[in-house]
Amino acid sequence: MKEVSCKDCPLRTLQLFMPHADDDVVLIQSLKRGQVGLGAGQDIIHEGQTDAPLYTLWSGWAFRYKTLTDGRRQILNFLLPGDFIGVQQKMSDALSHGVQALSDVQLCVFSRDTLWQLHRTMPHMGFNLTWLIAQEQSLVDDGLLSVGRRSAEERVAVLLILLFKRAAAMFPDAGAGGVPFPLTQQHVADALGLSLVHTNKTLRKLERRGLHRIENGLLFLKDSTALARTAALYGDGKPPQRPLV
Amino acid sequence: MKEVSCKDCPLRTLQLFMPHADDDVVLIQSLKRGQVGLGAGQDIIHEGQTDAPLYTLWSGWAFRYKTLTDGRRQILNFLLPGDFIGVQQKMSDALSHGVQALSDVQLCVFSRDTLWQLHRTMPHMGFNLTWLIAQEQSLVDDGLLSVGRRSAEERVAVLLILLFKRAAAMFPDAGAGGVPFPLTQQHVADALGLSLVHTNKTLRKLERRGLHRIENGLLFLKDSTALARTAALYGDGKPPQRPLV
DNA sequence: CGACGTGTTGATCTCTCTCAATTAGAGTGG
DNA sequence: CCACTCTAATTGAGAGAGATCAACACGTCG
Repeated sequence: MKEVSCKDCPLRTLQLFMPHADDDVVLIQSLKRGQVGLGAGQDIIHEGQTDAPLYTLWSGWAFRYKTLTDGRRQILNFLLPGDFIGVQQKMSDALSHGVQALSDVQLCVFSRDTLWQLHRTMPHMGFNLTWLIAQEQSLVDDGLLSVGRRSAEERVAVLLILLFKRAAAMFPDAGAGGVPFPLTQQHVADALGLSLVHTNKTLRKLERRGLHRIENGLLFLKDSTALARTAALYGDGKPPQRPLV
Repeated sequence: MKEVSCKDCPLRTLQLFMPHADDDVVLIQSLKRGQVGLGAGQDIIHEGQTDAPLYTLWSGWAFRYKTLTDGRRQILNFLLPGDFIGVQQKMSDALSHGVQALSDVQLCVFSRDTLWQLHRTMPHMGFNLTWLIAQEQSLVDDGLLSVGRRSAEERVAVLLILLFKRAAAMFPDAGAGGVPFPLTQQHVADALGLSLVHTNKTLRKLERRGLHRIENGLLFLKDSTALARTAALYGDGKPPQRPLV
């Protein structure tokens, strides 16, 4: 994958992201140190790593997770293009969670003090950063609500709806109503706090009921109103336009 | 409760908080709009509220929560003195969670654009703010790990240890090894994603086993090593020194 | 071809929930 | 001072959602 200049970053064309002043883009570009690619399943940052750089995800999917010593794993949230990786780590000594590539990914690498430079030289960018972190926290909040208080069926429905919306915003040109869905059932289980077997049974139940279909790594919501009904949703789930870096 | 000037804020004397330059304190003071007190159980911010000001908690306990339409409630995390209330709301249109006073509380009220002023005029304060939000997220991450992957016994043990540590840092002069513990079992249940009844039974089991004791609103860890063993803890759980506002 | 990862399904087990009832303390009004 | 009410804690019994165990199907890949 050849280097892409921030000015020409294809992400900027998406409706999802706020437009930027040219100055901002130049600054971001100046802080960028390079670009790396990783394969699906590889760790971008290990749990407890102390010296990780700052990344942004610019293509592919990833997820943040924690594992207990006996191997039980909880996925905290999923990351899509435009998301930061490793902000939390810059803030304290060690990162208390790992980040793993879900699909093949491309990452932009930033220098260690990028966060501080951003705050110092362009306060509104620092402000955006705060916004982004708050936004990510809101996703984790939702996850906690699901895992703590929703039934298995509701959890699965909520996850499908949420990921569909995020993916649809990221791939507006997705044809025939299907969006990329690179998760295995193990990922779903680990995100929802369920066992693999029960996740499978729940997924099949919803599918047999005609609510959705997953095929060839694509997710189709066949009856999104029925899905929303079984989801016991919270708000309207519509995400506001967000800043990109 | 009479007004307290930021310069004389008793929180600043705590080991827990980083020392501040005088300039910073003056700025904070200039942004402060007043002070209010609320009784235990009252909502500081309602779910979905759009016009809430920004608060900091300066005495007492509070918690962030979400409820589903049918009344199921999930507590996201607990707030102690020094914590922000309502940052997430400033960032998007509506706050997707509520904040409720757990004990009687005193709050400092800040103007709407405080966050931006902080970023604009004192970048390092904005940076601190980012740090604080990232820190709070880390707490929610831990909660999600607990609720998703730990047994009831483990969850209770983890919560007791965590709250004990936070409270102990806040009340370093607590006598005889007990720290304030204003939670009812309903709060514990809602934080851990358990039913009230099962929370009670688990709590009693640990107590009968001699791991802890809760009495008159005070929490004692009688055997913290055994407690840590049953907790399936993640890291050492030691929090770094943090910025105050 | 065999090994492996992923998905699928059935049978059992168990942790946690729900329902129900009791106790204790704090407050309130007569 | 005493009934009355309310909230929080407690305990037992039965029910159920989800976990665990075990097999098998299917595709990919060396």
